[in-house]
Amino acid sequence: MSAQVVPMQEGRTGAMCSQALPVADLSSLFARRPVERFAPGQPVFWEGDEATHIFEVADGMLRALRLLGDGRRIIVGFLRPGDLLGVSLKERYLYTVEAVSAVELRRFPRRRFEDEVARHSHLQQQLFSRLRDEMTAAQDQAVLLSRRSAEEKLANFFLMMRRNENCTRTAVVDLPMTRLDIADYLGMTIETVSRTITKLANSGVIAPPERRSVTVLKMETLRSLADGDESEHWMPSPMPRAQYAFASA
Amino acid sequence: MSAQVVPMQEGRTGAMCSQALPVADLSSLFARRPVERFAPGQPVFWEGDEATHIFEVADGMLRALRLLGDGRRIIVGFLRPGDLLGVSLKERYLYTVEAVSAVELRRFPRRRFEDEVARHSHLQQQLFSRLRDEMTAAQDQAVLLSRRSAEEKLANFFLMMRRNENCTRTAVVDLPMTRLDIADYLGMTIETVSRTITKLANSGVIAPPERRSVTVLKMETLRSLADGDESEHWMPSPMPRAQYAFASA
DNA sequence: CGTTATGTTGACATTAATCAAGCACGGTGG
DNA sequence: CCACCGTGCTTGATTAATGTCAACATAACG
Repeated sequence: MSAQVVPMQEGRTGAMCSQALPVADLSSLFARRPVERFAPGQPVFWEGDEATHIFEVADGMLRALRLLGDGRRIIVGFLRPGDLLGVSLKERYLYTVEAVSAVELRRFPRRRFEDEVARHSHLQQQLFSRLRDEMTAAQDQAVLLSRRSAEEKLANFFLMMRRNENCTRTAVVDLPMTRLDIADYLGMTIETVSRTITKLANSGVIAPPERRSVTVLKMETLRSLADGDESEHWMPSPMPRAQYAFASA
Repeated sequence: MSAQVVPMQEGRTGAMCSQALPVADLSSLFARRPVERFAPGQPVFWEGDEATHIFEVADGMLRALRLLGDGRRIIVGFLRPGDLLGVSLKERYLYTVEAVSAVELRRFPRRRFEDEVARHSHLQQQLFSRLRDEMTAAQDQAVLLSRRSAEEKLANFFLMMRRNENCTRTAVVDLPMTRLDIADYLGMTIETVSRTITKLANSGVIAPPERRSVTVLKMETLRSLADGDESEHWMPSPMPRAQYAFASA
């Protein structure tokens, strides 16, 4: 996910500042903004567009993608409610964003956003946190892409999508995106995606393929297929941290 | 590169603050710190270690990597002089960092670093910029990894390494890292890396393979092999930007 | 109810991984 | 100075995986 998986951190309108509003967190900046609706497939902005606004996803799912010269499409992330779009604060958007499902967004002018953030140090903290998470997500995608087998990639993808489910730790993983989206995210073809899903179904790890979701039957098997996974399991870090002295000075 | 390609922005000790030093930019925080030397292969810190320090690379090259459960190694970036290590400001380092060549670093305590940055808004700006660049780099790697052929990956890798050369726009690209490092960065095997280099040499795009560098003979051919490339060429963005109205509200 | 999107499946081609030697450079010690 | 050894790199033969091309099935849409 190029998306920040950070959930909403809703409301909590705490301190109140002068002419500024009661901006408790980044989300509250968007709270009063009108909702804009986007139909599936509809673009929100394009890579290279002047970055005039920051968006917050209120509902639905979007894809962030980059197009290569020869027409290939690379999906660099999926965005979910609570995520911010265009947060990287460059002059131009880094990628194109399109609605996957029906989407509701709120937008905020980038300049004002920057001003607000500069004014309030707690917002700055939150923005750092977002950027940091977005960065981690981008790196996680890189790790995912360098996994060898199609099976491994898909197993990881399912776990990833499940993790984002709003707390619901059910076995049913929502997949609002098409197979082509999945393929372009994992760096493979639709055929291989399809075949691999069938294979996982045949081996009983998941239920027979549905169009827009996957039901995991053997979670542990799926986890072991996802295999050499690392992230998120690392809460304690019981590293040896031994003799390897830091070098001279 | 998980590295920020941002060059040094050296010295420039401008304004002077009270008990704080004349902190003109992030780099100047490190200026008075002693240099620490690391031999090739030596680790600086491990993924999961408590992030006690931020480092600035003064000289040499390092690799940032993550290890998967089954022992596979994924290099998420190479770091060069001027880059910062551990800038993501999490409680724990996100990846292991090891010296590739002989390296000189300066370290700065993370807490103090955060304090300094929080105190000076221009430092904050710079830190945002760094994070942003690091994020872009992580995304670029994802794009690189999802490229189909080995040839395409390597062509891009060479161009990438060349871009980082300190202004020297020569045809000789420095490669301080081993083939294994390259393989683990591009998500392929050493054999394929080796074979592909040989192939590029046979077709006259590069000179016969040297151990620690590549001489590009036909830059334009290399560029076309790198193909669907996007980033860095996009200065103007002459997008049509037409009828696609943003949706209702 | 036909038409288009999307998804599945099959046969085949191509690429890169794997297994296995062999080569070349750099360092060490005789 | 040279023989020796180890590491890193190259090359070859073979295999396994995924991409490609093509047909078909199914769901979605007007």
